[in-house]
Amino acid sequence: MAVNRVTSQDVADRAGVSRTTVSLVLNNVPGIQISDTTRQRVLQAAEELNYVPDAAAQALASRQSQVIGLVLIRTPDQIASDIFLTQTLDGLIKSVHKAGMRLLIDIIDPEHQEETYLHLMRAKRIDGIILSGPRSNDESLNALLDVDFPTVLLGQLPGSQFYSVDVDNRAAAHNAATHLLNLGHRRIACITNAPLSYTAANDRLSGYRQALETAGVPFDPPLVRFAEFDPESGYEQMNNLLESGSDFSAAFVASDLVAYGAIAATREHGLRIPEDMALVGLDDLPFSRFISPPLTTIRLPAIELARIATDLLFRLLQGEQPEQKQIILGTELVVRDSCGAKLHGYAPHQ
Amino acid sequence: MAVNRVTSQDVADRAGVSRTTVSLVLNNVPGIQISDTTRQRVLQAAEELNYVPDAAAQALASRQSQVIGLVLIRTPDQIASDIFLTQTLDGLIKSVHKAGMRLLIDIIDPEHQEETYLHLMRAKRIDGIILSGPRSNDESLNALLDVDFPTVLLGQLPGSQFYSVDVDNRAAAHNAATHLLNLGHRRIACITNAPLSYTAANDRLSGYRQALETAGVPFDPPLVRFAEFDPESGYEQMNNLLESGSDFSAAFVASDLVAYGAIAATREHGLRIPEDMALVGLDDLPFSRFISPPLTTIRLPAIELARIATDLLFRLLQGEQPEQKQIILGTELVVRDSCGAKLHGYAPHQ
DNA sequence: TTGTAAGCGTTATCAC
DNA sequence: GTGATAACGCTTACAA
Repeated sequence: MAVNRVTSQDVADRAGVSRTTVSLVLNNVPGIQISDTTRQRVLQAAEELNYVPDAAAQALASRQSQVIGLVLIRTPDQIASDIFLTQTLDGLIKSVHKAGMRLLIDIIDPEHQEETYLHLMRAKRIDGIILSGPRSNDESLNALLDVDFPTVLLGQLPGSQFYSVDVDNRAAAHNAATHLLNLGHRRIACITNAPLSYTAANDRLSGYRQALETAGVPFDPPLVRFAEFDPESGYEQMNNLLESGSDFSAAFVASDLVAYGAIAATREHGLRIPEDMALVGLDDLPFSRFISPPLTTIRLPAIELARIATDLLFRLLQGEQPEQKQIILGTELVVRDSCGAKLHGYAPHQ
Repeated sequence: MAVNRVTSQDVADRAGVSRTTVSLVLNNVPGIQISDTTRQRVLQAAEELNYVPDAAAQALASRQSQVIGLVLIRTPDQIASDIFLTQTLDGLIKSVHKAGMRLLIDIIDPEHQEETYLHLMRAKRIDGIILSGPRSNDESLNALLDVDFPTVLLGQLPGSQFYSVDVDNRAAAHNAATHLLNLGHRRIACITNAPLSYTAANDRLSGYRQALETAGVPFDPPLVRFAEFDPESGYEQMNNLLESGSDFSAAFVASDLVAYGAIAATREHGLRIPEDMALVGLDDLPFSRFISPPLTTIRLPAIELARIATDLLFRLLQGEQPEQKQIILGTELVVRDSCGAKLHGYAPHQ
């Protein structure tokens, strides 16, 4: 592999200066005076030689890898259909690039190898970490806190000292349920997005309960089912619900993906949405307005979430210590056709 | 940040040996003789100190970063709803981990900064690259070839010397169209997944044409429309088709995602699928069996694709030069309800 | 304003 | 079998 091994020495030689000067110029070190002519000479030499500093050498000397780690804690099955991830990724990479950094991505199974991200840190492979889907039973997390490693959680860990960015799950669910209540529904089923050990799932369920309470509608446990992220589980739980003999006229499904499955189940039971049952989801995935019927749901600001998380991380990397440790983003009800509110045609520009 | 800065020297001290020995033991250097007792001592010392080698130092000295780059060439809009990506990611990370390596991910806009991945290579930040969505007008690619940088394309670049792994797009489309032809359809519209400058789109269109030809059905250009990856474009193109006055009883939509939009358009025109129009997609996204109607489509082996690509890359990294440069994976027709072939109920285990 | 020289924490090449 | 010692290519005091 005949790589053109251009080093800073080569640049220095060509520009007729020392390596130091090259480094100073190229890194644009502030508070240093370099004559404009040498600066130009160096820049030009680097340009001509197509010089790119060796990342490893740079990292070793500067103690900064210029890489941030995105660690996703999920089971493999969850990944494959996780669109929320692609949206996050999009936002993340843009911000990271803007800061001249790179993104290392890692997926770790919650069951095993929780240590993985500590390894990344200890090897100094990453300067900071964005952790998505943190679990409270993850002991390794403390190690991050102990050494004060720049960390931002995507999601929440109630009571922890971590910086975190999340969506207001409780309000989102409250909003969804309230929409159904406002339409006159009183028997409203709920299918969670995940088991309650996930804070997001728990919060969504309690948002739903709160909404019922506020409206003076009694909470009826048999009307609640627990899905597990994917449409399949939504399909099963809705079937289960329909076959349980419980009586309900609407359902709040705490994840669009799960809702897709639930809708399929409903259809198979010969029920029409929204005529026979109103349904509202949560996420507003890019396809949710194309399915049948176009899904009324709660929009989560995925890209903004990612942007804010990276911005926060960069501040940490620069040594700042922002006051606010937890950032909670608002959500928004998107009314489409699955509750019967808006039956007249599909709105492509919504 | 009080990081426990454990170096190999510390391990050496504790084990009462030299750094060299530590390196030899920890890296399990083959063909070297080390007494079992010292080996144990070193291992134990490392364990006790929680020693993790510094990635930068290791990379600098060994000239290997142990990181492979996944570079996605797409526009930002394409990313957000790209489920195929999540599936790929899943497969990729598993393989990469198995090899004890890491994954650096990068998205680059085809319009700009095509040089980005060269930068990664020149900075020696990555040992090899998996390039998804290569474009033939990308000059930078040659630089990879020139220096013989370990590269595997996810997708194809006809006539190039790159190693590549792809799905048999032509056969997939041929298969889809043939299914419709077998059901008796003769006027079959086609909405591509993307503009024809994308080889995949081009291949899919020509698979469709071929199928028609084989069946003795004339190819009718007005029946073809070009979408751009997302449901939105599918919606528009199907509208366009329906309003063009062209006569057709079936449609082959070369991407499930695009098909979702096309179905929405059809629905709005008061047409039922499959009763009024048969439709077959291509991709078999995880939701395609939950939408209404469950979509007949062609399954693409996303995870296997990723697995094979990484395996191939690892062979390149080890200096092998596999004979076969282009690997093409087969696809499979998945019959569901959108062509009317199987109207009796939904099959969750399909 | 620029150059000298000492790290950074490994791996790799030799001797012993 | 094991240990000095020299790279690896850069940053950064400290001098000049």
